[in-house]
Order: sequence, then C-alpha cells, then structure tokens
Amino acid sequence: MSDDTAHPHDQEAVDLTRNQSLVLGVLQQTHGPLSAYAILDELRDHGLRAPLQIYRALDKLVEYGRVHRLESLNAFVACSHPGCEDHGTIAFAICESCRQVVEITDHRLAGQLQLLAGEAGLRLNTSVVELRGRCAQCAAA
Amino acid sequence: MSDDTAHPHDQEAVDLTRNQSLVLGVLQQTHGPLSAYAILDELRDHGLRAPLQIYRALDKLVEYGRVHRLESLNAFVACSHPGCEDHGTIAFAICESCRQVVEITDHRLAGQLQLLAGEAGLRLNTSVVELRGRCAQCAAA
DNA sequence: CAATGTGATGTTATAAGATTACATCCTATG
DNA sequence: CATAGGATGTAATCTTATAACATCACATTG
Repeated sequence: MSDDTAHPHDQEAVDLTRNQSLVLGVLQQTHGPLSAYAILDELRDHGLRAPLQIYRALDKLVEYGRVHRLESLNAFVACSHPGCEDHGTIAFAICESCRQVVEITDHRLAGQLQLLAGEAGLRLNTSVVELRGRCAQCAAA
Repeated sequence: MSDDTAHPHDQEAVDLTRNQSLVLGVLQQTHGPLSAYAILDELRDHGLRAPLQIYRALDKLVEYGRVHRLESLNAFVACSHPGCEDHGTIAFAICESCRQVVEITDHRLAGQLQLLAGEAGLRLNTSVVELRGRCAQCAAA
C-alpha cells in the first residue's frame, strides 16, 4: 500500500468539485447549520436544481471532515477549523435560540464515551453528542 | 400551587389514553426502535390510520418519560425501566447491526456534559448522546 | 340542565428530509 | 482512440413530520 491509499482526511487538503465548493461556500458564509434544502435554495442561481446534487456534495464534505452533520437538527454545518486538519470534534453545543453551534473537543469525554460503550457491550463506531440549550447572549437577552 | 400542578413525570404513573396505550404497547413488544410509520403499520388493524395519531401519542409518551426518541435514527423506543420511575437516562448505546438499544445512566457523564456546555457558553437544556457501533453478539458473529 | 372549557381524536392535505434509478458527461490512463 | 471511474443532471419516489380544521368526550360551574 502506498500513500495514495490514505483517506482524504489524512491529507493536507482535498480538491473539491464545483458542487462541493458551492455547498461548502454556502455553509461557511452562513455561520450556522442549514438543511440540505435550505442550501439548495441558496444555490438555485448557480444552476443546482435537485436535492440529490446537494446530498452528494454533503456526503463527500462530511467524509472529508469539512462539514458536520447535526443529527438532532437534520442539518449541516461547516467545520469551524480552518484547514480541517485533524481536530477530533466530538460534540456540539447548539443554541436553540440563535442556532449558533460550537464544536467541542475533549479527550476525557472521548475516553468516557468509549468506556460507557464498553460497559453497555458496544464496540463503538461513532458517537453523536449534541448539547442543546441557550448560549450566553441569548440567555442574557 | 397545589400538588395537582405537578408534571406527570413527577407522579407515580399516568393514565394513558387508548392511542397512547396502543403505541406504547407496540414499542414494548418490539424490543427495539421503531419509526412512527412502522408503529402506524402495526396499528392499522386497531383503527389508526393517520401519522398524526401516532405522533401525538408519541409526544405525550416522550413527555411522560415512557418512550425515548433516538435522534440519529428518527425512531422511538420504549423506556426500558418498568414503572418509568425517575431514572435519568442520559445516553443510548445502539447496535447498528441488530438495532438493540441499551439505556445508559451515568452521573459522571451528566456532570461532564454540564461542564462542557458551560465551557462552550451554553446553558444546557437537553443533551443528545447516542453511541453507535456493534453489540457483543453482532461483533462476534 | 345548559353553557363552557379543555384535552383527545379523526381526517385531509402538505411540508420537509432523503434516496433510488437511470442517463450522461468528463477526464485520466492504457 | 478506448474505456473505466468519478462526478453530474434529472425525474420520480420514499420516508418523516406537521398544519389546518372539524369533532368528540368529559368535567366544571352557573
């Protein structure tokens, strides 16, 4: 096996296709989660018409680690780490009022989830951790 | 304020309506998560015809703590605690192969999520923690 | 009893999220 | 050139969830 068998997220960067760039661009400009259909609405001017065009781009972007999917919102958000180097995001803090999303990295949590999974008899594959509430600004208002 | 203003989940039990009982019954017999539409299919013989009848029952059952919603599956599962006394389920271990679901209670995790939320500037309301992987049986097979 | 309020129900239609199936196009590589 | 793989375009469909509106059952109270 040579280096070119490495997964994309192991590499410095990945060349995005036109559709992938468009979708990522919309998410980056938005500073918050968007549904696939909301992304589509933003991109009709650029010639995208079908949900599948968005979902295909999102699939790749998630695979590359440039976009995260928020399961509890059925929505997607751009990764907040500039070059998307290995960052180990493991949880999200979501403001239910203003929709701001903060990525959380925490090795202790990661370890604890592994431990809990083991205790529950589960060989952990992926974990979904989404914390929901009100951000400081919204709580103050 | 008198005692009768207490929330249902503070009480010993709640009288379920016909539809709520039917929906809970299906979930309890199934030993695994079901989508609202799968529940509906099971209950057509009993006269239920519309998704909304299921969703309304599910809303109440979730409110009463007798059913949990699994965000990453868009599905629902009966609470595994018999009388549904206060149990503090905070996470779920989900086998992606056989769909078995194990409820997890862990005070340390609860505290850590509170802590992380605080660090992220979030006043925590609810948390979604769903661990996905393969259960021991499925991993062995 | 009549009037009223509240919560549950029934029904139709539709919104929102996601995938299947199939045809086509581009492009690197032999 | 041939062609194989990945990316794209398009239509149709499937799954999940809610809106809108009418009605019913039952308890309270005037």
